[in-house]
Amino acid sequence: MKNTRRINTLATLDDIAQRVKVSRVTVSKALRGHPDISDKTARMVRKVAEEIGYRPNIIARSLSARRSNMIGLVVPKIAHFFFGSVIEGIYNAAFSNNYETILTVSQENPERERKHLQTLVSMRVDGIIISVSQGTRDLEIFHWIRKLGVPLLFVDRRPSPPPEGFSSVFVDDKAGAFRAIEHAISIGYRKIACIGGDTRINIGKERTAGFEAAMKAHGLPVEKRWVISGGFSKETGYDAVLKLHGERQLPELIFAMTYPVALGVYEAAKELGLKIPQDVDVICFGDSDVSRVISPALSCVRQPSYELGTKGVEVMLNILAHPESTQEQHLILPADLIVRETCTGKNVITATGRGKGTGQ
Amino acid sequence: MKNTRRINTLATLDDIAQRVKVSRVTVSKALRGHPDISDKTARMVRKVAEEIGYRPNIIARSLSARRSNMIGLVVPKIAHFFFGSVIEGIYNAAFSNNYETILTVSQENPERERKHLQTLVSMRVDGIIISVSQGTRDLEIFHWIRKLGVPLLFVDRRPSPPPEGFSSVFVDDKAGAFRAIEHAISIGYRKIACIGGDTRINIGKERTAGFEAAMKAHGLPVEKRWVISGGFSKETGYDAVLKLHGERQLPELIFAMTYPVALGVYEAAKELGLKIPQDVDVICFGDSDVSRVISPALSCVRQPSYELGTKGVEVMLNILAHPESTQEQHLILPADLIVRETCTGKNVITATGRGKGTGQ
DNA sequence: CTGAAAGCGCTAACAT
DNA sequence: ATGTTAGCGCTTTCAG
Repeated sequence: MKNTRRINTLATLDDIAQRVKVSRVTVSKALRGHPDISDKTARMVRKVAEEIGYRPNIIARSLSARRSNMIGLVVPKIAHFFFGSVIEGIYNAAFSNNYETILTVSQENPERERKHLQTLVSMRVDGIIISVSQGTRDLEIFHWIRKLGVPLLFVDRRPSPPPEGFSSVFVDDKAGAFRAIEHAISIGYRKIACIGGDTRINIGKERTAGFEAAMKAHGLPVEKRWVISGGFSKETGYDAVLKLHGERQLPELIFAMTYPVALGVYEAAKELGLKIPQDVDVICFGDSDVSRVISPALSCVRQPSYELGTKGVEVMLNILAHPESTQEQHLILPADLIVRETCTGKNVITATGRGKGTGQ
Repeated sequence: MKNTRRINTLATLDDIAQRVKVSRVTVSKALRGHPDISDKTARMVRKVAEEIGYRPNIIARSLSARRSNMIGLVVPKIAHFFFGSVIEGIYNAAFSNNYETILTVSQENPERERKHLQTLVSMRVDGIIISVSQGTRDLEIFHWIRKLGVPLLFVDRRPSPPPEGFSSVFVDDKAGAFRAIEHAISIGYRKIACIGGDTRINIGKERTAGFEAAMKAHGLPVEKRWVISGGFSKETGYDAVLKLHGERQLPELIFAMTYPVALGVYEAAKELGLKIPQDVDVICFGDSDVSRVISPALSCVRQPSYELGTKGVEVMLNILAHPESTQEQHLILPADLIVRETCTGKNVITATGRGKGTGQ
């Protein structure tokens, strides 16, 4: 007998074994529904387990079984509709597949992101799903993880160019941006700015590329002063509008790289007394639960955020099920355009000779 | 020598021990900065550990040390500004105290909440922080947890009446609600509705109590038809407005139990073509990052959500530091009133004889 | 200062 | 069908 100086009241297999007068192994098997065990013993074991409130020690189980049934997650932000939704998706999908999700938040801080990745490895999670911070440049940690053989999957954000050997799930950023801008152009916008988004992160790069492609496709110049890269958060949008306004260089329409960037635009506009959409109009990549309620209701490219999460887990489970395969998998989800009260062409003055386009 | 059929490339203490030609124990001590070990050996060990990319196996460490340095967290929702912020607070405070946070989300589902609590116990987290779902009634699981001796702390939401033996951190809901309603009355509102919130959860009970106390304190009747309890989410607000409108019973002001409830009110109003604040005005308990941007900008009782998280961890660490003490600790944080564009008294018609109050 | 021994609670392999 | 043996990788005595 071990287990004399117990630290807490949590029952162990031995406690049950003693009572039922079988071995620890029998109990373990019985509890997991192993076919070896007779119905009678199994029932007895389950009954006693229930009685004494037995809960398996997952720590011990993980150590012994060399798998933790945990999926590690690293996201840049959490108080943020998009990530909240992705996390929810991951969370639910993992849960219904008997996986626990270990959430970590980098706060857009690459250093902290690295530490989290190390911690997740330390915890021996079975796989890692990550959406990188906007400042992630150093890819060494990813190479290390690949060398260790820990499955890692990028959702939405990944470094550009991405480290090799990892699968990913993201939306068709370029096509989404293209559609939005093309729509804007079709209803008369000409002076369009593209704000936010570092091009060393895929989403910044692709969305900007989509913007530029649409402009070029319609013979419009891409003005340097109207392509203001930067972060993905509110501050970026806010600062950009202040800058453009100060320089008296306001475009007709701002294409915001993310929903928070658009929020920043709204805030700056409110502060400066600029009317949306009359003085400056906005459309953004990414939806939110309040887009319909803010005024004017924000038009956007809607990302299937929840699906991004569930699909991510799906791909991860797939990888986990085929440990030998080294094949990368890349899932690209489409993004819809949702036009609400911004970017409807109403602020575009036909007198300037630009005229309203054909609409939808 | 053990460790022959290694499953992955993750280095262990033995790997380092072999190379440095010391024992596993020495390596373990060296890595943790135990004073036993000589500088020379320690340096050598650290060097090799670094070289081969050693990461401690936290699972094994937890099992052996009988503590996991993990704090379990259960929240009802995640794509929600308030909880996002609380989680961020908990997360950061835990992180800087060397604790990992294990997040679980009940989705306002008591059954799922129960499972999560069991899982967290199974994972042998050192402590649990929970904000209960709106439907949590069965307190048996809490009794079980208390019996096990696992420290558990309520943040914000807890059952009412609460199970005994647990500490908590929450805001002064009653006083906050009281202030909001008193302010509203002072600037002329009389017909005030109180929407959302089950009274079997503390926040619903206290906020409603604050509302009623303020009404009574100013000699106003609490109309049954204007106290619509229910959930804490958008749907509750939406449905309530539809109902009141259908019955032609719109009050002058709606006191929304939570920020999502207020959002629901906005959505319903938009759909019904009701103007806020002219047709019906709103104030709510709980702020959000978009309250200033929605139109009209929403006035509210601001909860210190981030602090709720950090204080929660503080209290938890305190409990963890004194395992013998069975003393409950209850921390109550104050809530501010923030008046923006709603609930400013502008829609209150003085002709009805009610007149504008003295303001602040 | 260093290491041998024991064990955390569980599972997998191999008897019986 | 049940039990025995041998770890998982680490930490904690406790003896050198």
